[in-house]
Amino acid sequence: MSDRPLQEPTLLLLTALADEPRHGYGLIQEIDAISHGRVRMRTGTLYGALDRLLQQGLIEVQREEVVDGRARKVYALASAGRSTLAAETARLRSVVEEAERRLAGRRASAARPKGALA
Amino acid sequence: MSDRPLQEPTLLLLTALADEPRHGYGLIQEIDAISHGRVRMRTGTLYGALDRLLQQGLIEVQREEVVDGRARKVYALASAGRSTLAAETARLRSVVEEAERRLAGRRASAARPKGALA
DNA sequence: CCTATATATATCGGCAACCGTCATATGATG
DNA sequence: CATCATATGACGGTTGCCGATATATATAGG
Repeated sequence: MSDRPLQEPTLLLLTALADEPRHGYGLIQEIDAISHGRVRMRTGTLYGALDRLLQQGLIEVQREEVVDGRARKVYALASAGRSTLAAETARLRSVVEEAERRLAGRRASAARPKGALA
Repeated sequence: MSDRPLQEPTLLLLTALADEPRHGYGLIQEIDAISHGRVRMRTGTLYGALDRLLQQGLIEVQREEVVDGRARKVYALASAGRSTLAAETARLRSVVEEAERRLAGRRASAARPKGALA
């Protein structure tokens, strides 16, 4: 039950499952597409993350099938995964926007310390 | 020289330095403000990350000062840190937007696999 | 026939980042 | 004198990520 923020590979996994269920290898390809080729997820990361996410109840095995003699497990985003993804997305968005504001030179939302100096 | 994506605490650190230089303890407070109280950065995370970021040349020690008998080191965002933050921000923004699109039910940008099925 | 490539799942060991805790020190407040 | 806020720092444990490796089938090429 770690409340720790999702790391990027995990975030991409949930995102890749957000539109439709996919199997492991398909997730690798989808993440490649989402990230415009910048993230090539390794199987070591993938199956470790899938196990973890299954255990946390964020995803579930929708079905198992055999296509062209090759076995597949098809994973789907569970409702807990959907709300977690939504929450993480909102949180990340606010961090990203704050960073952009500061990079643009504008001082924003974050309160300045009370005993502030010159 | 790790090309690995920044994790959130690190991203928050750079963001907190993006408007003006700050000392360690001030960074903890600023991150608390940026995250609306949701992230209480621990000193163990802070000083480890500061050492790492210094070594990577993303931040630098601007000056050391003594205020009310307490020693401070004031850290500033280096230019490499500024461009790294900009790049990470842009990348994260695109992931966040893709996740939002999918959560909203619209299929988007990511290409569907060539040999796609029904 | 053999080999390489694409598809597909899975395990193992190592590393780096993060976190909780403890230690240290000063100044202000009660 | 104790406690809290300020302030820096070290240490050890946990965990997520990654590279490498193993297994297996289908297809294409030499």
